Amino acid sequence: MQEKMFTIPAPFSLPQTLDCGQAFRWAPVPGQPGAWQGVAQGQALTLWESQGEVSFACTQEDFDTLWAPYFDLAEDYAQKYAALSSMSPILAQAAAFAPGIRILRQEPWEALCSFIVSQNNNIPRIKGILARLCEGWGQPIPGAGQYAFPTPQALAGETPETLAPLRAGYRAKSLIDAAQKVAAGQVDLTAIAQAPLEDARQQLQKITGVGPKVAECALLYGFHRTQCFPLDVWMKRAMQVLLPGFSPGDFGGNAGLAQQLIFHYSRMHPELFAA
DNA sequence: AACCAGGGTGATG
DNA sequence: CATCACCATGGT
Repeated sequence: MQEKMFTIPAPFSLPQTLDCGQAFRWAPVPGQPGAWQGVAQGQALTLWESQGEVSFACTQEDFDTLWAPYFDLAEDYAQKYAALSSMSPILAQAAAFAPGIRILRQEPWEALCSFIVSQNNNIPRIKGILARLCEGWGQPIPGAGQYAFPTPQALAGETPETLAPLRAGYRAKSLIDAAQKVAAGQVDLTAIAQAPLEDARQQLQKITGVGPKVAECALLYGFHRTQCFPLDVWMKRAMQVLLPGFSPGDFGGNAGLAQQLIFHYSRMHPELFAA
């Protein structure tokens, strides 16, 4: 593993991007301020930022083929932020509060499972369940002491009883249903990636425990459908209070980023919604 | 100890 | 179509 240094175009912030609620398998490295570690695409990665630069502990090839796409580095986020900020003062405020969020290109299957687990759940516990899922059912990553996200095939034969150690509650049966339907090709993630958005939503919602919100999250974070705009309890409240009169369609291809900015801003300012 | 959590489902008005 | 109890677990 060769350590390389790459300069990432602003705006880009690791804590904002990795801990804003879009991904659940990244954590700060204890005792190393600015450093984060996690697993995606079957690979473990440590990266850190200092003095406006982000460094990746990986080879040039892995950076080019895996991590640059994952962090959506080809996209011009300065332009997206500017476009959203011009739409409303509140949106400009949310953008200024977290100017370094990027929408990660996560794997479809992992994103689907992650947001199945997220239903009626809180983020600390979501992270714990997913960590146990990977440790118990994922492939170990050589030399990293970490585990890849388990494949659909690895979960398709499980039962709620055998998944009990996850402590996922009633969501376990949804994970199993997703694994079985994906493994059998009844839900075709490759086809969904190419399908018209409305068809893609419908396909995903064939899975037990996948409704409009979970499907929207999977499509935004796992399929990079950037016009998706997941509406959870926080977002519904935030739209009412902060952006009355706006609808998701108003944001076009920047809807996903807009949603993440508003979500994060609202979570960090709960006093805005006091009774 | 209660209340709540990045909801979905199935059963009723 | 709108509402509502219920779901399993544990964080705060």
